[in-house]
Formats: sequence, structure tokens, C-alpha cells
Amino acid sequence: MASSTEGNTRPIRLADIAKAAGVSHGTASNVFSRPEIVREEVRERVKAAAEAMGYAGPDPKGRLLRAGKVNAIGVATTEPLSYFFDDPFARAMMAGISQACDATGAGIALVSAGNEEKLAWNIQSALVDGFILFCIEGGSRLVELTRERKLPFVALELGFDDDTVSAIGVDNVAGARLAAQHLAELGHRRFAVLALPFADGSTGLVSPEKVRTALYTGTRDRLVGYFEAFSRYGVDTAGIPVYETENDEASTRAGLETIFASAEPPTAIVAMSDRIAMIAIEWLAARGIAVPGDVSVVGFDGVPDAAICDPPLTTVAQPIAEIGRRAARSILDFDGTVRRETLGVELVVRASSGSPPKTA
Amino acid sequence: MASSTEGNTRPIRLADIAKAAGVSHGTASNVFSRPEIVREEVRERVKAAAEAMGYAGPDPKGRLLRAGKVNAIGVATTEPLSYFFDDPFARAMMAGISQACDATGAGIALVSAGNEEKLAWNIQSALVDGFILFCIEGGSRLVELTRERKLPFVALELGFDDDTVSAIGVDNVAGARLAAQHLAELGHRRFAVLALPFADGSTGLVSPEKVRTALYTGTRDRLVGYFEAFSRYGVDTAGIPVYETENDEASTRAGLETIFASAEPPTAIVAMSDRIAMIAIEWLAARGIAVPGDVSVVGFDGVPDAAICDPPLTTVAQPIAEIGRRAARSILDFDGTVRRETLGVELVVRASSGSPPKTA
DNA sequence: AGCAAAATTTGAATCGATCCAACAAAGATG
DNA sequence: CATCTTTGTTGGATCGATTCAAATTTTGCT
Repeated sequence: MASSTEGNTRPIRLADIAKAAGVSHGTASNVFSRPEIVREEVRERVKAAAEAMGYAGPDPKGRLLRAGKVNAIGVATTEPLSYFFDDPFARAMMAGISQACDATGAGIALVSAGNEEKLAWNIQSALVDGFILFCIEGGSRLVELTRERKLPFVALELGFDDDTVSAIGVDNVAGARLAAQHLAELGHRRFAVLALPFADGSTGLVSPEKVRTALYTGTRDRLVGYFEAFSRYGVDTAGIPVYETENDEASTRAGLETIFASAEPPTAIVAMSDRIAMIAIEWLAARGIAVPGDVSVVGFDGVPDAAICDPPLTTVAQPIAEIGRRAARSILDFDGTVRRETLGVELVVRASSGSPPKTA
Repeated sequence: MASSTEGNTRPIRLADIAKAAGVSHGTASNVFSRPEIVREEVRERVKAAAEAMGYAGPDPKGRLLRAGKVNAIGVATTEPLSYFFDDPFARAMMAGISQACDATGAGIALVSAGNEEKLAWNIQSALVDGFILFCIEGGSRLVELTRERKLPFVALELGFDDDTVSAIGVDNVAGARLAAQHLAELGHRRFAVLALPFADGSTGLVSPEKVRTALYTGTRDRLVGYFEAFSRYGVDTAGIPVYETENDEASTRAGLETIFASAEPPTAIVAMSDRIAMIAIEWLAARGIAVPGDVSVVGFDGVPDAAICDPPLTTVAQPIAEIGRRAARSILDFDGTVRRETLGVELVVRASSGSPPKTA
């Protein structure tokens, strides 16, 4: 009722207001992108026309095509989107990524898809300048898909031997060594390992065979670290049960059942993630097994939750936020080179680890 | 070295491979977007050319301009980006939004900016089909800015009287009434209210004046609900201290100091958010004031954390995820109408509320 | 007024795809 | 053999802006 152009069907373009104001596209464009170079009188006229016609401002879709840069970075995973808001590790990582993006004014686009087909499409059609990949399950496929986009990308956790992909991760061997050594120094000699996946879709006790052919080198490296430290203390690593979990409740519990069904259950558990460790603590508590009185538990990751669980978790802390910041920056100021960074980790001793029980 | 086009500076376009394969760009386009309609022999030829030239696939930037739809929804706030991963309420909301987006394969773009100027730019240039607005502080400005984009958008929490903006929220009056009534029924008669902001940037005890002119109607409505229930139980609401916080630790503590400096401190606190309530519980515990022995606390929101804090928080639970899902869907299947939905809330009684102390 | 320098404005080219009406070729039908 | 289908291919138009060399207008100065 107010303006006469009510009920219009097509959104107003820059060209429309240029015509209305009696100037060229070029000038109209300048009014919005570099107002200082157009004469005031003209500028006001164009702005007035825009106002009158209900122009929404230069459409970023158009600008984008010309400019080439989206000014957003994509964060991708094969997990559902809610993973980014649920998982403590992901959240800590996102906090770091957010910081770097905030600092430069870049946006974040969350990309994910349950099924393979949708994932491919989502990766292919994401409007971003580069990707940060959360390589959980199906990480190799994710890398493959992303590589086809020919955009800069960086994998979180050096899950791959492939030296042609940029990655940021931690020294898994050293970190695992720290955890194992800590327990050995406390006097433990009977251990069990709750591992992350060695390959997609399998769980259960793992053979040395499997370890050697592990798809995920991160998992393998942590195991190597554990075993290195154990051997140094004279423990026969061949006798240590290594149970491959899927980093979830079901498989971790199954692993614990298996491990504690043994005649000589361990006095210490090394878990390859805090998630696993916390599930283990809960399981042990439910069985009336004291932590760390009867069994000590050491995690890996250093997620914030680990500090406030009961008992607080001894763990190998990764600089999660820092990894996130670096990952984001490596995309934001991409220089065309492959970059593989390895950050240090730190043993954080809390209350979930202690001396083994006397009676053992 | 392998292919002759090494060291090229310009990325390969669809037109390039069309020429190389000796077909029109129309056909080349079809090879990628509707492969079934092009003859197999041609299709293979084009694909081979693409492969050989290292074509990254149709660039979404180009497609976008033509198609018009981005297939992503923007979630905006004036808080820093990390807010989405830190704040429990935001996280629960994002989980709901994620679900809806996952279901339709839409992406999520996070938009935020500390300062006004960047915010404006980020909103203006976000590549999205619509916005979901987290109207925390500075919500009105956010709405204004977003309105200019002329894209569908929906405000979370009906923070505004403005009937021209779509919004999804809960019945604040009813929810608050529930909380207050619960406490009154337990026998409490001396109350204090820890409120959310009535307007930007102010804190402290609020006058009835301020309540009437509240910018945020959500805050006002909750207060109305509280007072309604209190009056029904014969409590003089004029005597109830209402302290406006900024929903953070500092202002909440300041509020508690003020409230408990009184000669007749309350036996029950109604907090307008779980965040405030949990901060209050912590503050009370630190003072040696038992919850709910000496003072009962009731929150608002129903964030997941409220169930696991100590003591578990009695609160008015909003269907947070459901709000998120609806918000996302209202953008995804936008029909051009303004929609204002009000969802119901539910009182969840846990351990932070009980009878008032006998001695009081 | 006359002219060079400075300030503005113009309009065509470009970004990278998709869409579609028109056309061509091959196959089916009477 | 002429005509109608069916199946594939073509090339121009379009999406909505930005850019830049060239054209035009202003301004400054003598």
C-alpha cells in the first residue's frame, strides 16, 4: 500500500536502481563498495533510489562470483552436524577455530552428512575458501572427496601417512609414552589398552597383525608409545590386552567386559581418548571397582570435561584450541604449501591414577 | 611434468574442458549435473578431459548465482563465534537446528561479530538462504541489520513486541508462574529475583519504572509471571528485590551480594536462566548457605547441565531442541509469512528446591 | 577564454556455471 | 518415402555483481 512497487515478484538488482537513479551500473556499484569516490550529490540520489525501491544491498551471490573469495572456512566431518556441539573434543577444537575466524572476520560453515552420497555433494557444493577436516571415522574418504575440490584443506590429527595432505596433530608416540610411563612409575605392571579404531568398522581385541596394518596411524602411534614405555619397565607387551573400541559407550563397555573377564585383570587402563576413559571410570564405579584404589585410568586428549569428572581424570592433554587456531590460520593464510605440524602434549596428573593395590 | 598444463595460474573452468572435449558448454554442464541425458560416449569423453585437465568439478560459486539458493542457513549472534560451542543453551539449540538441517542436507553458516561494523558486514555478506537470530544482547540491532537483507529470518525467543518479525519462543509468563508457584506451594514467602537484562548494558536493582519500559519483553514477561503467582499467594511483590544481571558471573554475584546484604534475606531465589541459577548455587555453597536447606533456587531454560549440577537444578524447561528444529524448518520451508510460535514449558522439579527452613 | 590536470562516470568485459528453445540426427510408423 | 517421435546437442541468455580502461566533466590556473 505504501510504496507502489508492492507485490513485485523479482528482487531488485543493482541494475534496477542504477536505471532508476539515471546512472551506470559502475557508478551504482561504487556507491555501495567505494562510496568515497562518487560525488555526493550522485551518491545521495542512488541511495535514495535504493531506499525507495527497497533494495537489499549488493547481493553477495553476485559479488562472490566476481571476487572469488568467500571469506568462510568449512569444517567437515562424517558425523552428523550435531557432533560439533555435543562432542567435548570437537567443541574445544571449534573454540580455537572460532577464535582465529573471529580475529579475521571469517565465517564458519559446518559441513557434514551421514551418507556417502550426501557427503560428497555437501563437500562439492560448500561455499568456502578451504576446509578443516575432522577425520574421525571414514576420514580417508573425506580427504579424498575434499581433495577433489582443489581447495586448501587441513586434516586434524595426522591420521594419515600421506605426506601430500596438510595436517596438524600431536606427537602421539610421545604422549602415549608419557601416559604409560606415569602408570609404570606408580608401580603398575598389569595393563590393558582401550584403543581408538585401527580401521573402520571393527572392534574387539586386536592382533599385532592388525596393528601393523592400521589405517589410522594416530591409533597405531599411541599404541607404539604405550608399548615402548611398558617394555622399558620390563613389562611383556605381548600379554597386554588391546581392545579396539569405536570411541563410544557400547564398544568401550564391551571392551571392559572382555578385559575384566580375565583371571588376572589389569591394575591400570590406558585409554586412547578421554571419552573412553570417562566411560571406563563410570563402568568401573558401577562394578564397585575403586578408581584409582583398585584400578587406575589414564586418558588422552585433555578435554575440559576431564577436569570435572569424578574422579578428575589423569590424561595426556593436547593443545586442542591451539590446534584449532593453527588449522584455521593455515586455511586463512594459505600459501600453497603442504604443511604438517606436530604439537607437543603434556601429562596432566589428576586423581584417576595412583599406586596399584597392595594385594595385587 | 606429467601433464603439459603444469604451472597454470588460472583454475580450469567448465568452458575449458568443453572446448577440450569438443562439445558445447551446455553439454559439458549436463555431464556433471544430469549425466543421464548425455550419450555415454560423449559423457566419457568429457569426463576424461576433465580428469586430464584436473578440473575440480562445477564451481559452486557459479552454480549459486544461477540457482539462487545457497542451501545453507545462517545462525547469527552478537556474541563471539565461540558462544555457539560454549554456552549450554546455545548448544542445545544448535543441536535442534542441526537435526533439521541434517534431515534436509542443508548447511549451517555461523555468523557473528564483536563490533557493530563487522557485524553489519558479516550479515550483509553471509551466503545463506535465511537467518536464525540469537537475540541476546543487542538483539534489536541484529534484527534491524538482518531485516535489510530481505531474507527470511526468525528470532529466537520472542524478545520483541514487533509483530512484523517472525519469532519462536516459549510462554514466558506461564513458565515463570510455574516456577514461582512451585516455590510458594513449598511454603516460601520471601523471594528474590535474579533477572535477565531488561535493556542493554544496565545491571542492578530494577524499579517498576524500568520493568514497564523493558526493551526485552521476554524478561518482562517472566517477571510478570513470577509476580502473578506470588501475589496469588498473598506476597507483596513490591517488597521483592529484582536484580538485573547480564547473565554472567560477575553481575549475578553482585546481585547476590546485594540481595543477601538485606536484613531479611530471601528463602527462595527465582533465576531467569539456568546459567544464573547455577552461578547462584555455587555462590551460596561458597558462603555455606545450604541449597535447598536454607535457600531454594529455581532456574529457567532446562539446559542439559542443569540436570547434572550439584544439587540438580529445579527449573522451567523449554523445549530447546524443538525450538531449534522449528526455527530451522521455518527458514528451510519459508512461505513468505510472518510466523510467531509460542511453545509450552514444563516445570522440572529436582533437588535445588525444597521447603523453607523452619527458623525463618 | 584556453588548457592541462584532477575528479567522475561510463559501458563493456568478466566471474562460472545453468537453463532452455531451437535444431539435428536417428529411429519408428504408415 | 514422407512424417512423426525420440534422443542428444547447441549456443545464446541469464544470474548479480565488480572492475578498469576510456570518455567525460570539473576544477585550477594563467
